Amino acid sequence: MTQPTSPDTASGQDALPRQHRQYTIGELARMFEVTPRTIRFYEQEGLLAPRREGQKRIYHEKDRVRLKLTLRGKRLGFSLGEIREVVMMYDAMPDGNARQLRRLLEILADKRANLERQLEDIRLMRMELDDVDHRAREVLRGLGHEA
Amino acid sequence: MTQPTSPDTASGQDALPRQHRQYTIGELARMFEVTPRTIRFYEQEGLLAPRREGQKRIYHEKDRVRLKLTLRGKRLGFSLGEIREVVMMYDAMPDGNARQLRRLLEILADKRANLERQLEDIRLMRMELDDVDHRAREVLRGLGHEA
DNA sequence: CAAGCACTTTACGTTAACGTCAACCTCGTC
DNA sequence: GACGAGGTTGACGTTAACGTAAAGTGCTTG
Repeated sequence: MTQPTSPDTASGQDALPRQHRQYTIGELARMFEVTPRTIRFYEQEGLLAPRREGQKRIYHEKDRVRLKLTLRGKRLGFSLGEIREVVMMYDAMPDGNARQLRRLLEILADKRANLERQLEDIRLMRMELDDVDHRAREVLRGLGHEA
Repeated sequence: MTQPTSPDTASGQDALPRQHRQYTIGELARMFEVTPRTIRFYEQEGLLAPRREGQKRIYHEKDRVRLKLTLRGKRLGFSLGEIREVVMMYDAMPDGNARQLRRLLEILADKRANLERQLEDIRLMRMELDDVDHRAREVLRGLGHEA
């Protein structure tokens, strides 16, 4: 029974301080319903940087959050490259120079514009779906009455 | 000056009844800022079925709308296959049997669920962006005051 | 009539984002 | 000490969604 542990509630068996909770790659994978391969790939792409214990990768809260953000970005159609842009600049922020920061702000504005367009797209798409739905139901009603 | 013609307002030079307006592949391409190759590809994938005049493809309103819906679907992260599912079933609706119609309703519900999750994702993503934005601005302010 | 432009088909190339082995370590445990 | 359940690194395969180049058709314009 390899059922996915909710990525937000899960904290092991005993109530750990959650800040110090550690995860193996398999645990994370189950939590988010992705494969370990995917997680390793994200690391290779510079989106994650787990610590090592010997060979094994050890993930902490920060890594979990990053993965969560990454997957959310993906669901919204961002490429891993785009996601990395934001995530990495975010980390480099504290000691970032002004040029980098302004560049970050640009990127953010860009993403936001993207989101706004998606909102509108969703609105329109919903209407289309409603429309098709209505028609389909009517045709179904028609079928019911005949023959 | 190959500037994109707005895909919604454009109706040629003289006010055509718009319902009978015809388009070449290049016109459509410019309207939606895609390449002809893309449009041909969509046809090959069963998303468009323009009439032919000799060799050349002739597109009408219906085709334009389909393309519009297709691109919107894409911006929302749907695959061409998913888009085709809905679009083709929509066309097959009038004489569709009950089983097909119920299947269509399922698919629609599915897509809608997808959209709802995206809405939530957008909400969350917005907050993240706002957060990063704030921090970046603060760091910038800091830089301004020193040195 | 040659040139240019927009269109056509065919076919191979490319990129992103993983999947899928294979071959290997390293535990706890029976 | 064999074994199974996890983990590891290559390395090659795959799919979607086009890009790109080659070679040809058809109009109309200098």
